[in-house]
Amino acid sequence: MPELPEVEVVKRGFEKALADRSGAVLITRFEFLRKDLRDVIPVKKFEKLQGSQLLKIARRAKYLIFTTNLGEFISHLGMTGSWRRQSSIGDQRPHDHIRIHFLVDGISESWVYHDPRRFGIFDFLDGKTQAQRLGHLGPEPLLEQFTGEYLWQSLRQRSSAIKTAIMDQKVVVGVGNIYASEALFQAGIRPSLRAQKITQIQAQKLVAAIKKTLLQAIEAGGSTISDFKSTENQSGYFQAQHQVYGRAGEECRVCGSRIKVAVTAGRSTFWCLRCQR
DNA sequence: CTCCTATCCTGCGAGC
DNA sequence: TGCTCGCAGGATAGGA
Repeated sequence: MPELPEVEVVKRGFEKALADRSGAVLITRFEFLRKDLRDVIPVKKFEKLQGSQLLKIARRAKYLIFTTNLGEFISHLGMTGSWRRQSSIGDQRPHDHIRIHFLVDGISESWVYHDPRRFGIFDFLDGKTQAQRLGHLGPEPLLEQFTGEYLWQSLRQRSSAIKTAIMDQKVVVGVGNIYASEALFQAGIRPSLRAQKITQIQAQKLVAAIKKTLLQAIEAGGSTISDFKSTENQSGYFQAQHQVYGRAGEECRVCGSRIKVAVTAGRSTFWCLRCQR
């Protein structure tokens, strides 16, 4: 479930629960039920953070960044990761891998990381991992620096399909497989168009479409998974608002022709032949 | 450089 | 109903 909008919603949920507090939020303990996610969790390094004070929760690309007075750590949800507040002692499910114990205004609470496929990342953030994990990332799509001019410039040498290009984290972060298709539909651009062939006008339209699509999804995500206790609730906007993603063979909501699907660079791509040129 | 494929892992729905 | 197959929202290494 996690593309940028979902990660942003999770971040806001964490903020609401943990950051907007009058008193201090302390991390009392990390509990690793298993440490082999996509990479092995450096359990030892996390010992240093026990007893630290949580200062800030941020998002960079699809990473959550937790800042404490004793160091930083990151969480990436991969394909199937999610965080929830542990509701009771017995609240444990298969594929719960990490538990963080907090002391919030003197009251203890725990947050649980759940991830069936274990493509997620949980890592201590020092100079080395910072460079490794975050060093190569392109601009945030929702910031002003992500402009049509920037996109056009950075795609001038690219022979790959435009859809593949905007999913490249070096070009722009946070655009995953769903919103790539959705944004291209919004912009009226065929996904298979060679990236270097887009015009400046098209680049501008595409940038606007990416921003709009992501913002809309954040809003919808916020309303459907605001408590984010379970991942099941996320189906709300998922199906309801998509114009093309997952709608192969169905009618285009704009022109009525059949939505196409094809595989590009190993990922399913959805588009409308008539609306996208 | 850039591009494409395979790969990590489990769950689920389609189709038989 | 029960089984198998293919596919799933990410990201990277490695070969071409």
